[in-house]
Amino acid sequence: MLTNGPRGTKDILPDTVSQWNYVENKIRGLCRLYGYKEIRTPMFEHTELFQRGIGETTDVVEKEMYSFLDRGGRSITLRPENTAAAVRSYLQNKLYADVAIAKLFYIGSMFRYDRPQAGRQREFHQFGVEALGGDNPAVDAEVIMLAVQFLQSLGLKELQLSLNSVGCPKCRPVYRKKLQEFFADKLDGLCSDCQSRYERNPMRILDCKEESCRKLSVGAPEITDCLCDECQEHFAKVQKYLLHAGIRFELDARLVRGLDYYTKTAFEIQYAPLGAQSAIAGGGRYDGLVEEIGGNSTPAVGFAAGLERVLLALDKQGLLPAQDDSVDAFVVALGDEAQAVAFSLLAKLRTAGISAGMDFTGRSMKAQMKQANKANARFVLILGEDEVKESVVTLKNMQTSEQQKVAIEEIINTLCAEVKD
RNA sequence: GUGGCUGUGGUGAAGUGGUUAACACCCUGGAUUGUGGCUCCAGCAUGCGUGGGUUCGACCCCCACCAGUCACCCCA
Repeated sequence: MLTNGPRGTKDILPDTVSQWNYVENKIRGLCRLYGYKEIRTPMFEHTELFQRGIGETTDVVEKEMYSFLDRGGRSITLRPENTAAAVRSYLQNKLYADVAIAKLFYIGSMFRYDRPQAGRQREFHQFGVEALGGDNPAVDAEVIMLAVQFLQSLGLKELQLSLNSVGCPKCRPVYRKKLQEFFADKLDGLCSDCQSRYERNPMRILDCKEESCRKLSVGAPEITDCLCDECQEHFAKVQKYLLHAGIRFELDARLVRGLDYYTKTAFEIQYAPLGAQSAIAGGGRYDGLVEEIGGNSTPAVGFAAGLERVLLALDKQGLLPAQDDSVDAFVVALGDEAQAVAFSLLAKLRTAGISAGMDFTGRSMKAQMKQANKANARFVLILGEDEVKESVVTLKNMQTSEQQKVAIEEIINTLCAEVKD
């Protein structure tokens, strides 16, 4: 149907835009505090960037990308996330030349061909942060703190921060092998999904919700027991920094991020009341990504938060600010002559910084008054034939219903004074 | 991609195989032809997601599709 937007998309209507602005303003303020600079990358990139960056075998790349050939025969993909694109931009624009650690943030639409449900859309919005060029665990901690403070500053409670380390190219293969050994004799009992995971990504078996798989995975080796010295030390320091900062977290050895590029630190923030789509933010370290995309080996950390989910959570908690949609003044005019005078008055009001409106449909005075009331006008300026003759305006205070006549050349000053207090 | 539930006007919704599709809100107009918020009155779906089918006849039955929703999956 012509009058239906594509599946999984949502219009953000005037009455909710203020909520988005509220959240986005919080984001910009917070990022300024932390020294992260906004970056805006294109909504689409070469398909290959995501294939290489996110990983060929991930669900996102395998079945969720909006890809198409453009008229020049290039394969283009609507960005399903922004990390790979931020890294591409970092390399293309040589942002590494400016500072030791490039600290970037973004807000924007992402696209994933998924089945829509509560908190999941095909076009959705993320706020994310990337710190490129720092291998210090303090950077991990800073990024996590930013994510936590973002949600807390909006007033959200009942947040749960889960933390894990997924190792690095040195220790992950060791762990992988151990896991496969552990599950080798249990394969028959695993669900079909997990049987294929056994070869491709055995760590995901730990994540399975199937009762039988959960039972079988009890006692499985944990990644944190297999970390190499470097990863171990890094992980310990991240925890230490968080503890020092008073950030509460839970270690979750089963936390596995969905995208291939993660190394070492992985974290996720959940807001349980959201139900099935309770992950509000997630991220971690991705030391291999920059090199994968063609740059020099560069350590990096980041996270992304789903703004629809943040809004959903805020709404659930009644934390969304009411929008102020009042107008300072509404001009009511009766008759053609008055209309003309009213219109020029309207212009003067606005020039003076007084928000003002009037009716353009030639309705009765009663109707115009109703309209003024609905528009939440603080004052109504009435211009009828009498007023025009006398060069005055009837000024009515809608709160108190008091009204007085004011000379037309005085009206701006009078209103300015009134509106200020 | 899989499964459950749902789909009536701008909104929330009632409804029965058979003439005019309740009710409420919103909106519009009116109640001494220059005054809002309260009250009263009136108007506001030739159509019941779309397309087929069953039937003498379907909004109510069947099928498909589309959409919404919840869950799986995955993730933000």
